Amino acid sequence: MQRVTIAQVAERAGVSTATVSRVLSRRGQVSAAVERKVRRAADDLGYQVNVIARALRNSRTDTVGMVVPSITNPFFTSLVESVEHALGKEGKELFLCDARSDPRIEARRLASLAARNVDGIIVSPSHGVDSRPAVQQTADRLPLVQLDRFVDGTTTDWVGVDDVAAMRQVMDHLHDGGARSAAFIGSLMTHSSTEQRFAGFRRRAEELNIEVKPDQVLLGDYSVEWGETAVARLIAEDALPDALVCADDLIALGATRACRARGFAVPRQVQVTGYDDIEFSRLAEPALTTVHQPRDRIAAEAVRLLAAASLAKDAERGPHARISLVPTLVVRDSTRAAQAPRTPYDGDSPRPQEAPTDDARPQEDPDG
Amino acid sequence: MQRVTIAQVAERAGVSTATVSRVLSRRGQVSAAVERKVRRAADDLGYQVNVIARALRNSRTDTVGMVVPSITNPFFTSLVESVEHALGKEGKELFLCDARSDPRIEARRLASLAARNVDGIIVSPSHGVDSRPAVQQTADRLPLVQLDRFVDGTTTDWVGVDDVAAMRQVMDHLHDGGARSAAFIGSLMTHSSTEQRFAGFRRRAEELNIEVKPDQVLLGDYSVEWGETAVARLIAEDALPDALVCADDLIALGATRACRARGFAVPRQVQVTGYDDIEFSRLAEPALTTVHQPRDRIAAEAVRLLAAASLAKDAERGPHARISLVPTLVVRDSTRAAQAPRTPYDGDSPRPQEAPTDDARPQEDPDG
DNA sequence: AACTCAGCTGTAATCGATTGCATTGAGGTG
DNA sequence: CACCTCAATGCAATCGATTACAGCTGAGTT
Repeated sequence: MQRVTIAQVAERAGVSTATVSRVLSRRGQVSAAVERKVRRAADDLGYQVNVIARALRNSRTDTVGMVVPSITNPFFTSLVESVEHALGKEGKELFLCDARSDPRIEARRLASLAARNVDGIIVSPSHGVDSRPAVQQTADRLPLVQLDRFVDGTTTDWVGVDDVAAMRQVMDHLHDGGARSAAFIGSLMTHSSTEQRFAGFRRRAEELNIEVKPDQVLLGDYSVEWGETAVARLIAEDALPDALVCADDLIALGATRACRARGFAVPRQVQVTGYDDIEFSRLAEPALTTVHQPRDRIAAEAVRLLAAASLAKDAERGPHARISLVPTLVVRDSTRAAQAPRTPYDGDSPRPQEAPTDDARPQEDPDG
Repeated sequence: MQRVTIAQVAERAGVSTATVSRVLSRRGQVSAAVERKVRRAADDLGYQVNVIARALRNSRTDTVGMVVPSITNPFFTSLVESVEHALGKEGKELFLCDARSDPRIEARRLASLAARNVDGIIVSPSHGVDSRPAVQQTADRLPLVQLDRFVDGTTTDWVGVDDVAAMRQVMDHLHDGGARSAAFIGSLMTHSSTEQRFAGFRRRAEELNIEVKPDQVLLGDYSVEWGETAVARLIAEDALPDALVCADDLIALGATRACRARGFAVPRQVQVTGYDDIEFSRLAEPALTTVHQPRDRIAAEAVRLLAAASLAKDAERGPHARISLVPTLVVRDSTRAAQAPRTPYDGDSPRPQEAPTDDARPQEDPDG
C-alpha cells in the first residue's frame, strides 16, 4: 500500500535524493543526461510526490480552506464553485467546510484548517458577532478573506457586493411598478448581509416615500420556510403591502409560494423580490426578480487578495482591503416593470448596470 | 506566524518531547504530576498539534476525500452534507472536490487526494466508462467507496439505491393515474444511474403495457435546460405522451416548465416524475412527484464501509460490498394519484415503503 | 603549470510528531 | 544486602521531501 518515495527513484536512477528532488521540482541545475535518467526512473516507478512530506518541509500546502454557513444554500454552492475555479488556475486546491450556521462549529473548522497548514482561508461568517473571536484569531495567524458577509469589528480583507446600492435599484424598480408600501423579510440582524440590505431598503424607501410599517419588518433566517411563515403572518394581520422585499432568494421563493397559496397574485397584487440570483429563482413561478451577484468576480478578487497576503507573509501586511462590487438587478416576472424593458440575464459577465472595473478597486481601510 | 511546537511545550514543562507527545495523544503511561505540568504548559502556550507532521509520521490524516460530478447539483450537495455529518461523528474531516463532470478533472482530483494521504475516498463517478482507470487505480491504493453512480467493471464497494425497484414504483403510480404511454428523459447512458433507471422504466412499462415509442427515449444531461429542450422536441414532433419519466429532478423541473409554457397542463394532460427529491422539487409549481433517496442512510453506510476497509488495511480485503437501499416514492402534484392517498414526506427517516434494514445488508460480490 | 570559477552532484540537517528501546529509580523479595 | 520488577521518562530514529553547504570536475585564464 505504501507508495514510491524519492529515495527509490534516486536508487533506480543511480543518483542522490537531492538530485531527484531538484529535477522533479525544477529547481537548481541538473545536467540534461541526469535529468532524463531521473524522469525515466520516476515514470517507471510511477512516482508521485508525498504532499504531506513536502508540506511539512515547506510549510506550504497549495491548499486554501473555505468555510460557508451552509453548503445546501445554492448561493454559497455557486460561490464555492467559482472559488474552486479561480483557485484551479493557480494550481491550488480547495478544502471546503460547512459550519451549519453555528459559530461554534465554524470555530472548530477554522482551527482545523489552520492546523492543516492551509495557505489561506476564505470564510463567509455564520454570525455577525459571535463569529468574531474565531475569525479574528485565525486571521492573526494566516491570510484570511471574508466573503459576502463579514464580522463586525474584525480587521481582515473582505470581498462582497454593495448591498445598499443594490437595494436602491430594487426599490426604484418596485416604485416604478407602482409600489407605495413595502415589507422587508430577512434573517435576524446577526448577519451583515441582512443588516446592509435592510439599511439600503429603509433608506431608499424613505426617499421614495414608500410606506414601511414597523411590523412589516420580519426577521427570521435564510430559508424557504421562513419566507412562508413571514407572509402567513402578514396576511393573518391583514398587513400585506404592495411589495415584499426579501433578503435572499430562498425567502423570496417561500414568500411567493405563500402569497399564491392564499390567493394573492404575484406580481399583480403583490410584487416580490429576492437577492442572490440562484438558479431556481429563474425557474420559479413566476420567475423571480432578484439581484445578481457577480460570483466569478467576487471569487477572483478573493483569490487575488489571498495570494497577495501570502506573499507579504509576516512582513507587516498593508492595510486590509474592502472590495465592494456593484451587483445587477435582474428583472423577471415577480415584479411589475413599468416601462423598464425586461432584461433576461443569467451569466456572470460584466453588464451595463454593473460598475466598471475601476469602481471596484480595493478601498484602503484605515484600521487595517 | 509559526506555531508552537511540541519541543517548546516540552521545554516549558521541563520534560522531553516524548513525554509531551504521550500526554497529548493519551498513549503510554505518564505520572499524574507530569501530566498536569505538560497540560498546563500546552495550554499556556496555546499549543495545537501540527496535523501535517502527525500525518507524515502516522500516515493517517483523519480526512476523507469526496469527489462529486457537480457541486451545484442539489442532490450531490445534500449528499455531501450527509456525508460530512456522518464523518463528523467519527472525528474525521471531509475534503470535497468537484469534477465538473469531466473524467480528466476527476482523475486529477483523485490523484491529488491520494497524494494528500486521505484515509479513504468517496466518489460518485462522472462517467460510467471513462472514469474507470482513475477510479480503479485509486481503489487499488486506498479504501474507496462509490456512491450513487458506479463505474462499469470496477471492483470497489458501492452504496446507492435500487433504481429498478424505484422505477417500478414510479411506473405503477403513473399507471394508476391513467398513463398508457410514456417517454423517458435522461442523461446519456454514460452514467450508471440513467442506465439503471432506464432499465427499470422499460421493464415495468412493458409489464404494464405502457407504450414507449423509440423516439420517446431522450438522452442528454442532468440539467434543467435539457429537460426543456427534450420536451420542446417531443411537442414539435407531436409526440407528447401521457407521462414524462425523468431521470432526475432537474430534468423534471425543466420538462414541467416547458410543458406549461406551451400550454400543456401538468398533471391533467401530462404527468411528470423526477428522481432524487431535491428541495426545490417540493417548491415547484406543481410540486414534483419524485423518488426520495435516503441520503443520510447512504452516507452512513459509505462511511461505515470506509472505516471497515481502513481497518482491514493491506490484509487482503474481503470481497467488496454492494449496498443497495430501496428509495421511497414521494407523491406530490405533478402526477394524478388514482386512489393512492397523498403521502407528504420530506425527511430522511425510514418509511414503510423503504426496505427494512435487513434487506440492505452488503451483498457479497463474487469478483471482489 | 597553477589557479579560478562555474556547473553539477552529494551529504546531511531540517520540518514536527511519534515510538521502539534504553535508562532510571523506587519498591519488593529472598 | 544483592537482585529483580515495573512504571516513568528520555534518547534518537523515523516518516519523505527540500535545501544549505561542501566537494568535485573540467574548462578557461594568466
